[in-house]
Amino acid sequence: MSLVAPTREDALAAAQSQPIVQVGKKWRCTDGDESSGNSEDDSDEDVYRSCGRAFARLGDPGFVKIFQIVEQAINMIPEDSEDENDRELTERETRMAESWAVLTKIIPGFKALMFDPANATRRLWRRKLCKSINAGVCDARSDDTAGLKFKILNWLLEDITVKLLPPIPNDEEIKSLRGWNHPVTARLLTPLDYLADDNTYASVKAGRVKVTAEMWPRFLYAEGREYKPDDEESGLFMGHLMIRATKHIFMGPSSALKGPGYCRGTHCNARRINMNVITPRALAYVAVQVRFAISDAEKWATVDRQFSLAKFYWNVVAFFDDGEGQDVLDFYNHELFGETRQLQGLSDDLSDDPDSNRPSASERMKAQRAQKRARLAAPTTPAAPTGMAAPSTAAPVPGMSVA
DNA sequence: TTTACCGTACATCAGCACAG
DNA sequence: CTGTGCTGATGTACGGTAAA
Repeated sequence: MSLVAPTREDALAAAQSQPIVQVGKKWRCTDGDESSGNSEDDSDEDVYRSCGRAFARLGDPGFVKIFQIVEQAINMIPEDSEDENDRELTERETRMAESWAVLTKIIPGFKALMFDPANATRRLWRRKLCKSINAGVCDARSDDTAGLKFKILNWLLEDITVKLLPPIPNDEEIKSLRGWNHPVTARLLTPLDYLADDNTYASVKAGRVKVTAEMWPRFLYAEGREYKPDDEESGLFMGHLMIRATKHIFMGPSSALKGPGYCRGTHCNARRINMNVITPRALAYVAVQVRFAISDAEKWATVDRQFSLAKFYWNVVAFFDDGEGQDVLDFYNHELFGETRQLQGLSDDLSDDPDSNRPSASERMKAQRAQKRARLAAPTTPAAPTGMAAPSTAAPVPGMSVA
């Protein structure tokens, strides 16, 4: 393992030819020697911790432990097997297999290392290594949570010149003014098919109304979008909070309110993790971060009241299964990377063929998509969705950019 | 022991002044 | 006008600490 020059050009050039990860302020080039496992364990831990940071944003923010992902991969997918889909995987196993695919892309040589027969019995060693990755996952998630915690208050309203009423102080540590306790955040949390009024908020707080991850919250949708039972898809993921938070996390906090492609400096997260296109999991990560940030939950937890962040995450990921939602990804790619982005990196479709047990949100969406296709296939084309900036299937919607 | 949070160190860039 | 160097701003990684 050797150091390479830390300049942007060198790093990017190196990235074209060989795997490279940034460890702290240093750039490390992994040349395969790491698999020998005979050198500095501490620096290896740093490498894995750093990779864990990338994995939080691209793979899984900690809903499944790395060790489980690795053990499943080792136990279920023989290294030399061409056919990895011999037996049907459960939904959970499928997601873990996808996570494994992301992990092996982020950490060059990781797959070979794990499948090396010499390491087959080193379970404790694997556990330690996975712990390092896990630590990185927690670091990144925690950093993003902390970063969004106050910044997001400035973007709650689509029009940032309008004052938030009642105000939430920018230095208010306690989040009790958010969530269902504030009309603006409560409205953003309210499922689209629920009336966003005080009555609903009170009912949710009292537990009379359950808001679960099967319901798409309003913040996912473009402002002003109204509920249509037969079309929950148009305008989905076009919410201003989603767009701003995605930019905040991947292009840096100063990019949140800027136009497409803006990135101050060269060391934004997207570049650090070599991300050139948005992925469904990256978008799902943003969604759970936003959900947590506007809730009144003080500590990161996978469940807030009846709302499971984990389930929400996987529902968002499932939305993009089978290559669906490409128009949404195109839109975000344009917002993040502008016109000059390069199509490379971790953009590969990591979703396997999903089978039966889809969450209900996804099932609804699929049914609606089928209906929509049927309508489009009909001889007379119906009118386009009214008003809202529902992206067409043809092209991104540059005009959707927030000011 | 694990996790979340916070403060600090470090890398990088943009803007500016200045010399040639 | 162009190149160079300095400085402040920005953003992330990481170590330390407290709490669960």
